[in-house]
Amino acid sequence: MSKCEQCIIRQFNSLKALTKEELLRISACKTSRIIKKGEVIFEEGESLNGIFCIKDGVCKLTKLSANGKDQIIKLVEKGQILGQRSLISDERTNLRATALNDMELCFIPKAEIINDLKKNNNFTMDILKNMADDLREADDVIVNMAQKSVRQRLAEALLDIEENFGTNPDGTLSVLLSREDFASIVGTATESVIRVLSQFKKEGFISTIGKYIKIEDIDGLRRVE
Amino acid sequence: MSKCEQCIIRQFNSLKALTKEELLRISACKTSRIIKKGEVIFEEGESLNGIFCIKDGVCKLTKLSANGKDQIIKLVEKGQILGQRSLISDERTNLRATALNDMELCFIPKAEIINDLKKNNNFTMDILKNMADDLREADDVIVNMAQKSVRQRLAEALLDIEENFGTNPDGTLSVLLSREDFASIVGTATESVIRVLSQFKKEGFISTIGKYIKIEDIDGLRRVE
DNA sequence: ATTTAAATATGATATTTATCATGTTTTAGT
DNA sequence: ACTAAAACATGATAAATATCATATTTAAAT
Repeated sequence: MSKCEQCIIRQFNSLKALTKEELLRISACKTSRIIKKGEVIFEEGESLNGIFCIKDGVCKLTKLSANGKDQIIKLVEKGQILGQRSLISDERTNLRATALNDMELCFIPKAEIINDLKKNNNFTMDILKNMADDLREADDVIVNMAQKSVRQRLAEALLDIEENFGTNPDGTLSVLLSREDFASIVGTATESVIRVLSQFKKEGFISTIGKYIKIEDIDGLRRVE
Repeated sequence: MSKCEQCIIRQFNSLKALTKEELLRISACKTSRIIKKGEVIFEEGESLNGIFCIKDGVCKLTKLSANGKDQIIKLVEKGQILGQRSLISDERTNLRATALNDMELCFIPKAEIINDLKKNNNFTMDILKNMADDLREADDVIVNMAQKSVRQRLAEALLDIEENFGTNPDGTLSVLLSREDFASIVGTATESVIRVLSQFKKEGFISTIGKYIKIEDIDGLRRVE
């Protein structure tokens, strides 16, 4: 089992604020998990009792709507932490996490890290800062959902994914999503996504290589009305 | 000027976690403001440099969309705190706050309270808990915006307002919102709100007394599809 | 390699919602 | 009390999006 104090991943999340002693303690009790693409990491309504540090891979956080459709709230990748809210209150998660590709996760039990939250102010402040950022992002999503067209939302989703998750060597978006996933991000029907993507292709904004999408005209996508 | 340590309002927010000494210090440097209905408390993009404790009244937090329309992200009432995020990072607010009725606010400069955030863990944890709750609520709003019809969203908005802000003695919703405000909560055109409210009236879900709305059939509204 | 299932694609149509036009009512200011 | 402005209301129509039907392509499993 690898050691937290030597793990480079923690530099990308709040665990960087922990001291060497704290890391050693956590390292001793953490467990590692391999998750295959498509597998569920945790279900909506589950008690997490700890946090997951994503060592590798990307997952989607979804919430089931009353109409039976999943809504993707956020994509989370390598370096980030899942389940921070379980540290703060005893409530259950309000989201389901599903792997979008093969993943490697470390699980740190709540009991081991909750004291750090109470004693290490740097750690707490970093968690707080992350939550504040998440909240700001959520506000933006609400406005977009409420005020923008499907076409605009899909254009922005493509731009966001390129910006936040990068591209493969051939320029295609490195996170592979199905049309249904896109529909679940944008909040529309799968057919609508397919139609708009076809339009974007005709308009020269994107191209496709197999299932992969490549952005060909960033400014064009940005100007989509 | 009234004293924080004697103010009952703080029991409803994170300031309840402060010690007597901390409260005395804050009391000495806080300033009080009266805001008239319709006035802006702070603008999107402003540096707050402190937090507002709402002593009386209700305000709306809005974000301007690219299409020029305001989106109401949240309604905030007596007892709650505005601008918590300004304590955490130096970034500017992403929202505008506008009074929905006459308000009384206390402003506490960031410089005075930032140390409490670093030293008083109860205070920090309470802020953290509030943010976690806000985030959970934001997730719900995203799903509703993405997956539900205008009719459903408006029904839920009415139910939420009754639940969170209560009613006047005659049973009407105590927070008075214009049709435009409702449109800005639901994310639709003002005319659509007017039409749906008329339908709700015909269906016996609501009645109106002047500009005030009274919910007549909670279960009916809950069942709206 | 072949079969089967899943994902993608497209057309036809229905439904929802926005927009524009116009009229009425309410509110605010003098 | 009177006038102007704002808010509310409703109809007609256009635009956006969902739904249903049905191919076609791609991926997965034996």
